[in-house]
Amino acid sequence: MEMARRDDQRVRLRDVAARAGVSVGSASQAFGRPELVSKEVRERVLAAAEELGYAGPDPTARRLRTGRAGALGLIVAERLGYQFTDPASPAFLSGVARAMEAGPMGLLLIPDSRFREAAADTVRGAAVDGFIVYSAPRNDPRVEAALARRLPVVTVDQPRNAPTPFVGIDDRAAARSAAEHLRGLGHERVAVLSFVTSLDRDGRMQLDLSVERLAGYREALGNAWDEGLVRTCRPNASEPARRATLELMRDEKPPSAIVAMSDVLAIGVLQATAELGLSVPDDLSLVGFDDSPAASLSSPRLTTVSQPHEEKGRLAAEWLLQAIERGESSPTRRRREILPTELVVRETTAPPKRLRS
Amino acid sequence: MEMARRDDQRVRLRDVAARAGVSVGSASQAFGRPELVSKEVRERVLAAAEELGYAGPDPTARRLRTGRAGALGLIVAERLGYQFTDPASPAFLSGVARAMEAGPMGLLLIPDSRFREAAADTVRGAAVDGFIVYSAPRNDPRVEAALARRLPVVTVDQPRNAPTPFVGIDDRAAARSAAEHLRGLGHERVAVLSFVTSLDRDGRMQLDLSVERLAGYREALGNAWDEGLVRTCRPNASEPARRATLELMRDEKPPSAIVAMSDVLAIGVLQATAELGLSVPDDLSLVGFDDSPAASLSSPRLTTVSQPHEEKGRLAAEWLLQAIERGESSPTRRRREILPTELVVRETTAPPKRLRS
DNA sequence: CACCATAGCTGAACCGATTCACCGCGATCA
DNA sequence: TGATCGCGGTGAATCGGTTCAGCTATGGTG
Repeated sequence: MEMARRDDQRVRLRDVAARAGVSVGSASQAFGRPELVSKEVRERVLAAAEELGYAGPDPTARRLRTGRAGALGLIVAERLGYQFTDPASPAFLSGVARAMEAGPMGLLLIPDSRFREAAADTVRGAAVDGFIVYSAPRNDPRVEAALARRLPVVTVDQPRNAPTPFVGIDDRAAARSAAEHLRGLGHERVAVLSFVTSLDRDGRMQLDLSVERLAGYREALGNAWDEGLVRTCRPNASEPARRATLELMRDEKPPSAIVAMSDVLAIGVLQATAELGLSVPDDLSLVGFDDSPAASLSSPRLTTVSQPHEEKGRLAAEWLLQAIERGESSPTRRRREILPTELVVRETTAPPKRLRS
Repeated sequence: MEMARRDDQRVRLRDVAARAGVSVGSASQAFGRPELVSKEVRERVLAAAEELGYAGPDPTARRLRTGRAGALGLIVAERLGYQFTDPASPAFLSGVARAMEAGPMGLLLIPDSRFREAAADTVRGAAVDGFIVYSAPRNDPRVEAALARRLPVVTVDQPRNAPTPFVGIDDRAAARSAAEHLRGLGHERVAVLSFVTSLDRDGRMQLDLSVERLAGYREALGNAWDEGLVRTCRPNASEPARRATLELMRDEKPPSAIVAMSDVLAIGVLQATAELGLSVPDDLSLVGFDDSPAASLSSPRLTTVSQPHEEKGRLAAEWLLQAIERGESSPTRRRREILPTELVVRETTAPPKRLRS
């Protein structure tokens, strides 16, 4: 017997309508606006759907007609594979999700890719009503693609010069507060663990965030600033920080304190000091950045700069949702919100040895 | 002068075609299959698009016609707000992302919601080519909704009885290995920190995973098992575990060891012991579950059961992608893959005091 | 020079819904 | 009883593309 290989013919609304003996129009109403049809028709339609195994109107078709995609696009910084190594992202995501709980919207993650143009294609082809750009480098083609879509866009953290509403923190001031704390304790040789701050062809920095924080550290450190004590860690993970610290501390004139651009990096520092048998904060003071969960779990507990990751997400999503609601066709209003940060002093900072009797 | 308030009329392909002086057909080809049109037409079309500010074919329309949504739906266990408190999720997500890097697909996150039916609606309305169900409770309406869509579905971890391909671990055996380790060290009073294992109306457990692990602990503990030493922590976070531990250790006959269903819970135990001035593992042994990054960062470093979160994600996404590729219209093949786990012994386990001289 | 293959373009059908102008009909009212 | 009202239902237009059968030059071949 020959297999009936035919394509199983997906059930469409018109099939359901036929079976129920009503027009497609009525069938559509039965699903989408039940109050517009009589109870009897509604039941007949639903019954017919049941019998035919019809799971409801096709989302794609519905969307074409109604003009709403029912999803937000989230352009995240790194390739997704690495994205969630930094605990800041989950917190941010939480905030976004919280703002979206109200309606039945989905969240479309758009990670970076090895092939940046391919990632930009994903953006061009994404069925969404708007984008959140989360901490993307200045020249990310995905951002351009998102802008070109003429949909509402909200930028978070980076790039700072995006022609869209913006949510972020004052990275420079936040970094300054970290370094000032160390200066205040009397440290005069302070090393810096930085993210990448690569240059594009025009010689401009691509990662505003790193640049800003670096500037903040420098401003606060004043004459304690030493270019030779700056180390770039790549990627943002504990291992590179560990290695950098090992190197720094084996120098003949090691720093008495380290400021790190993330808690993840700071954890790496702690690993290194443990290996070297150094005591924190007795032999070395340390300030992180982010106040991630790990910061209060480490021992000693990390002194760090706390920033409102979740609030960022909540605000960005809220703005975007509003813009969509209002039917804005492109990024228009240029709202800007700089959220507060706070230095959280825990157990990894103390005056340098020589100042203690 | 009256404002030209008209709706700014989005540019459509036909406008571009008109401007370029070609048919819509050709214009479409110029974007989608450039090799089919002459170089000249292609350039004219692209130029016209540029002038009109046309960002490319509307994704929704394209999809309706082509029948591919270009996205995977990921049904995640908790409300997104809480999802990422457990580091297992990021790792899983990494795996999914890695498998998806090949093509230009998006990942649509479908979190749970306060209102379960609303969440199910999101599933019904999601423009995706298939679903990954990640650790959902047995009676989650979102899962039913996903199944009803007649799209390929792959289940991870839970529900174990889903009529779809399945990726998971042997939770029972994994739990057993943790408890056996403690038994082997000589512990005879072992407390258990569990997830929720609520019952539905029929009295069946909803969370296979917790049930399985619980069973595994019990099997291995044998006569060291004491129902009175089982504590349910809700949610899966360090705080409930901390409280439970405080309570357990203040009992007149405290346990000499604790097994926890997650590292997050285990961290809570460490916090409690620190407060109480107890030493781990001298006063109390502890085994976690997951081998999350925190496990090797805590001090003392956590003994725990390691499981391949990332591999789970990779495999699930790979299978799903294949099914979509093959154009399967519903969950058919019943592949099942049980991935290996491993007990990682670090610093939180030792023989109980009385056995040491 | 007749014939045919080929490249490149056109136009219409189609994807699967939603929406809305219009209509029939029984109930209500003066 | 004739005019009016409104409920409930119909069917066609529409959303914005993709695809493909068929047509038209164009160039090559014997």
